[in-house]
Amino acid sequence: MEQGSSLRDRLIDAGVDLVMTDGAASLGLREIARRAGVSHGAPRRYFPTHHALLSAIARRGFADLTARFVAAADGEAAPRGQLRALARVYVGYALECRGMFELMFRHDVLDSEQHSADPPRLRESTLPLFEHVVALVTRHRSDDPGLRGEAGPPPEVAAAALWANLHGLAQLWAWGSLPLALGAPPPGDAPGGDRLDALVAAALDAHLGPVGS
Amino acid sequence: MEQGSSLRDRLIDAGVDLVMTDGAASLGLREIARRAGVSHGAPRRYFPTHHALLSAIARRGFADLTARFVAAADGEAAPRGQLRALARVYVGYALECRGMFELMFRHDVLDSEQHSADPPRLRESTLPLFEHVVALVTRHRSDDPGLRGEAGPPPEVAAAALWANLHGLAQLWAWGSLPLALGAPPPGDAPGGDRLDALVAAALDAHLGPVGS
DNA sequence: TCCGGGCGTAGACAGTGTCTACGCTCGCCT
DNA sequence: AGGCGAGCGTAGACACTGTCTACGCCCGGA
Repeated sequence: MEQGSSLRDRLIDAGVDLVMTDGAASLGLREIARRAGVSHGAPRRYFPTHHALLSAIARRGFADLTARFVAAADGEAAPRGQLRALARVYVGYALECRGMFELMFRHDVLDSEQHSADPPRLRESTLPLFEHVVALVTRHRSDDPGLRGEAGPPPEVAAAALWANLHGLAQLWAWGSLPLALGAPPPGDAPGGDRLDALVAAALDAHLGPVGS
Repeated sequence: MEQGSSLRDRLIDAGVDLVMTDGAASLGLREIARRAGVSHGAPRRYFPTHHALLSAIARRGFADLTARFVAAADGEAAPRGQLRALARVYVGYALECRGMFELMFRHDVLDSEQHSADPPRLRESTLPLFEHVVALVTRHRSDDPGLRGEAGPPPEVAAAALWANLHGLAQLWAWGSLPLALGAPPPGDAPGGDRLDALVAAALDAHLGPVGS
């Protein structure tokens, strides 16, 4: 079994459990140590500061997110289908793992890594994902060359704009202002998803062209 | 002069100054009280809890943002120009007032208002702005009826998707992953703005149709 | 004049993150 | 075999935080 896991991993596990159930605000250093069954000074052996532990937990979140991406992408063949699956995974993750998503994009956690030399830095965790989106967008364009008379922005810009659109969708929906603006139930309640699906579809159509494929 | 301002306003002023200069992480209750020149128990007369004071500060941020909107909109006549000005104000505000922007969309600050009856609730501060965007999008469509063969999503969905795009752009750019992905200098350094302008233009073109007007 | 209520002060309390000193327990070397 | 040293976790101290409570002060009305 995973008995031989070091305390370092057990601390991250405890933090992941905490942030999934009780939100990002409950990630106190002492509370994580309690959940892991050790004293409050123990984490210091493996993480020089509280924010370093939070960074490690956030990295687990990014790893989980990319794992969901590859799991959702292998069913789809066309680049547009892959992008749609990616979009659904992204906003679905933000809604399902709300606390983790909030933690992953917190500036103070990021700033703690300002002077940390050893990779991977937290900010760069999103880089391979972005390059994947760029590749999918270029493939999508080359598959359907007569998309429009306009050439449109270069593919990296289009991919970045699409990614930002999904991110904003996830954030504003989880925050509650988008459900409120569209007259949908708040994100805690389940069945407002059709409105969200409409938003995701609108974002995909806007950045990839209407569903001509 | 504003000499007769009550302590309540002075506390909010001190908090705004703090969050503008030192970021959202420095908004301790005692620190705000120190800056206002009172003891740490004084804020309790006007704000039942720390988060209530943070909510009031965030509301000032929303008020400032909408003021910038109306200041930037009166120069433009066409709805597309107004939307472009609005977009630039939004991402410009997020970059210029990074700490305030972070505070305005924090979930724990929001949750403190969960059981607060008196309006305006913090989440609803973005509602009039959103309705304005909906009106501009519908006006833009009616001004240029032959935009595309497709009807596209209903205007409220299109407006929501555009708003989310701008929000995600602002957030990911300020967080640093978008500048890193596009090979631009980090958001603290000044002259990476042309890349950001390209992203904003791409978002506007995607949701409003290419610049045919 | 006296009184009462709004307003701010000051201290206590539990809890936090960080730092330091102290044991325990292995494995390695002589 | 015996001792030793390094790794690992414990426990306490320190400054600091947010909340709560009791206490003064000052000013306006009866």
